[in-house]
Amino acid sequence: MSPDILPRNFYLGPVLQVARNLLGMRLVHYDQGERLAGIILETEAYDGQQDLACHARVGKTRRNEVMFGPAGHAYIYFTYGMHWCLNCVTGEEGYAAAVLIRSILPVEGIATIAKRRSKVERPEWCNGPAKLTHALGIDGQLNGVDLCDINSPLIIEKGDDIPDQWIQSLPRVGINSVPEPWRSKPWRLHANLPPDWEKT
DNA sequence: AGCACGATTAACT
DNA sequence: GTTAATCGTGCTC
Repeated sequence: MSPDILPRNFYLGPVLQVARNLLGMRLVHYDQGERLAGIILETEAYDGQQDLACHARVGKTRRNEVMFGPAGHAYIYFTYGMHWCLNCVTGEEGYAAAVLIRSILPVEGIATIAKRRSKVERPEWCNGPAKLTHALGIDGQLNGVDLCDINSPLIIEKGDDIPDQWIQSLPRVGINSVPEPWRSKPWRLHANLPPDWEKT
């Protein structure tokens, strides 16, 4: 039993609301039997085919088909010839929306994460979408896995609530060629934890 | 078949 | 601030 796994209905709301509620939750990868985990600190919302920054803008393809499926699954894509990025599918089946996980605070499996990210200092271990997937050993083999399944190697558990006061809304990153209004939508959510925030 | 580019990162001037 | 790394994807020919 792992009653802390977020249920599917957590992912059913509007994608921006899910992106907000994911802040403070715990991303967990069971990597060859070891628990690697981090607290989610930054997310971005991508809202369906009309959102010209969303991979679903071109319609359903082999690459993005998971986004068109049921909520609570992982959409993991390959980019720039070398990086993997992790998303959580949201909303009703057939509506292609997802939340990109952009930053986590590592809390479990620190030794393994440190080894994988030894080229950079600790604050930069997991402060980017491709940094955290590399740190946690997440890649395309996990594309489509059910984040709500007790037996899944990749899950998200309930964490601590983060007050609105600690959260900034900012424009999304890396979409400079996308037309307005999509380019400037403040759909990147960043949590600033106080220095004395408890780790576990 | 060929092409331009990407929801990025790390290293370098 | 600038740029190389490195290849799948979607589009054009």
